[in-house]
Amino acid sequence: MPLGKKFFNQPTVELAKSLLGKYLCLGNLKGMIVETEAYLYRDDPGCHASRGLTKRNAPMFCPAGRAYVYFIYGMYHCLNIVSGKEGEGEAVLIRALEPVQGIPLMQKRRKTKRIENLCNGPGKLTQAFGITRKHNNLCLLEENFCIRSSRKKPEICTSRRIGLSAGKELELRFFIKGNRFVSKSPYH
DNA sequence: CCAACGATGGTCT
DNA sequence: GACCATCGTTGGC
Repeated sequence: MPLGKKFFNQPTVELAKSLLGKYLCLGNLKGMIVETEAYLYRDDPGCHASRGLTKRNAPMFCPAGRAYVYFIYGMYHCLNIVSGKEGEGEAVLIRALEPVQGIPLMQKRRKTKRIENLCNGPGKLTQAFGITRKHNNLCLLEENFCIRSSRKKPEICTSRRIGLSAGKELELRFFIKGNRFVSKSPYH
């Protein structure tokens, strides 16, 4: 069973932590979420919604549980899960997954056999899963595109977020301690 | 190992 | 015209 509305309606930072250890499922592909970042509507200049509604960030202002997919650096996509109250503009960036199911397809798309290099970054996991603009604004409550629960209770580490110029001092990145599929970074 | 850099195009001012 | 929630390659040690 996909996780439902109640799960996504947690406050954004709690949701970002709760997502760790859960599964992202798209068609036959499955990965365990091992790294996330929270983007908040108050006092967070790093958040795409911080300067108000635009064409790009419109999905962020929708009810929690949607996908917000944006195109970055001319070649990559990033997957977020919209969170917070409708109209606020908060989201959780999915930064890394541990591949679980559908690994051959991920290897083909990523052009590498190395499991650790399939989903250990926001641009890599969207490539491995074939996530593009087409998935923008889709609800994550469907059988073929959803979050599924697990029994895991991971130990969570916190750090600054990666790759920002504004809001870089905020400690809003969360990852599973010691997991080898977390993206490479100076804080790992 | 690692730091530096270029690719590449959509979005916003 | 500047910026960008990235990544793979290159060339140093």
